[in-house]
Amino acid sequence: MTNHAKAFAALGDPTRRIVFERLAKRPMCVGRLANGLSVSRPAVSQHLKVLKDAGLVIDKEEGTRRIYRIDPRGVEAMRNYLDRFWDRALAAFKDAAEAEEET
Amino acid sequence: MTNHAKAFAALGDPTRRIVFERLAKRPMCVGRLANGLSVSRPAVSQHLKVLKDAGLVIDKEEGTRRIYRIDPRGVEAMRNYLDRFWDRALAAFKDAAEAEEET
DNA sequence: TCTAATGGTAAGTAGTAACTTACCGTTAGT
DNA sequence: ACTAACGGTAAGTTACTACTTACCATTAGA
Repeated sequence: MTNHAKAFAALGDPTRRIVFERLAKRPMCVGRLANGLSVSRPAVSQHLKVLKDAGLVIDKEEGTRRIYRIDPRGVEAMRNYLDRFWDRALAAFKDAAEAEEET
Repeated sequence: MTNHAKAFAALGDPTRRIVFERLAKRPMCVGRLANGLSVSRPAVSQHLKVLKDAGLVIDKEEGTRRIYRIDPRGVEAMRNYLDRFWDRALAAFKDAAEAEEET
């Protein structure tokens, strides 16, 4: 499984997207992340593992706390992936338009 | 469920991503899409429905055929969503770096 | 009008994924 | 050293989703 494949699957889950968006606002430890979410702390840990494996977040130990933050490189990789298809899609649209004219 | 939420969930599935990537190369009818894929034609139809509902593809009837193509607007919407978090993540990184210096 | 081609939908199944509670290891402070 | 805080992991359950076959509606051509 390539990395951006994992990334799309990771952001496909609503709860995980909320975690991701909260981390986008500010880096946070797991307990604080779990507060305000409707799921348990272990669930958050599991989601963080998936996000980390997808290259979307990184973590840093600080005493007993573990601070998670977004990894911009993961986000950029997804952006680049989408860019490829955006370009292709635009080209296809252009071809279709030209074919239409030839009719 | 917002639209980009559906989009991420849609591209999270490997088979659906293959369908999406094949459509990126060229617009195609359902039967041709199903050829060369390891899943049945009805499965492809179901995937196309999900992709369409997510705003990632559009279809056009041509006789008995139904031609699917990528919708660049859907791709652009995802790109924009990611851009927001990319900016935020970079800002957070900058803040963290500055806080590090103050230590 | 009959037939073949195309593809969407219904119903059922099997595998996976998201969640829970319970448990354990590690670090900080007293 | 003992205790509390923090968080990762294991085990089990439930819900969902991707897939299959079977069926049906629509269109094109003979």
